[in-house]
Amino acid sequence: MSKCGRKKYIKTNLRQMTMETIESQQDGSVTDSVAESESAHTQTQTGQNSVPTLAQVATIAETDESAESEGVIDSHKRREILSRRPSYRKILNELSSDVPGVPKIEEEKPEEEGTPPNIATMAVPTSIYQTSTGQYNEETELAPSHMAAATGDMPTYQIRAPTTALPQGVVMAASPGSLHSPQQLAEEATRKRELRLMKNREAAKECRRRKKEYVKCLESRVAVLEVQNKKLIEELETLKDICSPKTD
DNA sequence: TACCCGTTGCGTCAAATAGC
DNA sequence: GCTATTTGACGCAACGGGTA
Repeated sequence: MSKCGRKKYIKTNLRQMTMETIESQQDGSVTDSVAESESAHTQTQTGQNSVPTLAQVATIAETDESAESEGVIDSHKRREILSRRPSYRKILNELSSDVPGVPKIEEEKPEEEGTPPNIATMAVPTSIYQTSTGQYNEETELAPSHMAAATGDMPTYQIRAPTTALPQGVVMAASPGSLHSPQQLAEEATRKRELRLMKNREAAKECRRRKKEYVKCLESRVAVLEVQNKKLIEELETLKDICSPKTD
């Protein structure tokens, strides 16, 4: 695996591993799933977006191995097993409803709503830069939310949409009825493509931001749980000492 | 100093999902 | 059913740290 591929592999599986952990926690079962999931994830690198169960993973792994050896990929079969994972926002919000103290990822709000009075805008300046395709992007502005995680003091961030819906140079497309020549049609297609690329560019940025926030949230939750775990262990030791007096 | 390696972020495509 | 949105995957560039 290339270094780039390995990095992506790790990133890709982070959420999947976390989801399995969350699921197992919600089931009330304590699983030592790290080794299992690691091996499972290694085998589920099929490029599909999924949260398969371990049993499914095993099936997939078998399928993949046999498929590789035979050179046949039964994509339909795999798609029956694999389904797309819910979005980061959804996962985090579900997590927050189950676990108090886990901040929700804020929904994107229209500009006119403005900044809530008790939210100080973070010093992330709005900047416009030109992309490789010659288009202009406007950096989003982040503002830390006051609803920090109750347990981890981790700030959440609200995303604010750029002040302009369309960047400079992007002209709204004319109605199809007003187009005449093939050249105009081509221009229209180009405009549509550029608009689509621009939207997707922004969406990708937003998606990455949510992903980072999601990872941060998980990390803070890990820290909190580690502290809780440590405290419980200490408490257990104390109780042990009390209940079993020394015999010397 | 040049080179290598790992990390990070970006733009884009494609596919899945959400929403109407 | 169609369109918009979301996100995994890929390739690329930039950057920093380590090393010969």
